[in-house]
Amino acid sequence: MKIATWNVNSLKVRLPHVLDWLSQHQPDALCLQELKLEDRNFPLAEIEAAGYHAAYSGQKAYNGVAILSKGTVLDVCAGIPGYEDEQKRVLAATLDGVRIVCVYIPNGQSVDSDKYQYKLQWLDALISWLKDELTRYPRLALLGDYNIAPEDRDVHDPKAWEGSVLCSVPEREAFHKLLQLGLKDSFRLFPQDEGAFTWWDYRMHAFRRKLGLRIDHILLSDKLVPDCGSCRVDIEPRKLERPSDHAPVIAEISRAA
DNA sequence: ATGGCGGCTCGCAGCCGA
Repeated sequence: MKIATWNVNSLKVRLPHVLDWLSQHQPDALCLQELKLEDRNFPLAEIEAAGYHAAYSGQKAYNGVAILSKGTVLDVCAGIPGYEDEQKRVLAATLDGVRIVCVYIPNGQSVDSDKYQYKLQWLDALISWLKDELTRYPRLALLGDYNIAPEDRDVHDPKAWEGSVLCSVPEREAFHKLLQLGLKDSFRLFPQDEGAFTWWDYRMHAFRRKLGLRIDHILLSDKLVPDCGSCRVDIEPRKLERPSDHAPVIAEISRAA
């Protein structure tokens, strides 16, 4: 099965790109972040016309996550159980025995802001929930916009970004804690080009100049790792008119025997 | 990268993203 993640930065604006991408790549599941729309405005008819089911948890103007899938999903769960949060950032569902967890991890704004503290607390809550979730669902994939560049090689200019939000030590430690749960960064299971990023600032022609960060990830539980055949970033949609500032990431998982 | 763009909103300026 093909699973993918894409921060679309407004599903209303990016719907044509999403529909084109679905028809081109035919993923079995596509996790979306930053829908920026309420559930009553979710473009369900268009998604269904493209041959996909949709589970979604949206809100006005900010955040919002969805899981589009070819097959029907089970046990849909929005949010982190037991963690009060008005911001719609998590959606989990089971597809063909694989627990798909779609996350939009808080941005954090800057290391000295309240939003950064929220980000770290939020990550703590995510980690303790996932520890539990992994015992229930050994075949689990955590896909989304992590807003964390795990290593210096995930940053176009590590010196300039050193210690700043998305790259700070506490954020990278939280990412490492996710790995310690028994998850692996599927992107690093395979040889990749240098300067492979998933996000480029809209400003300063950052995409053209290859000034990006790798902050969107697909982590796989140990049980899924042996079944993973590929993981790559598709930078093509970033070249379109009115693109999202993020590119999709896709991984291929062979079905369990 | 001091900002620069582009999305959003009881819009016509300010907030937020990363």
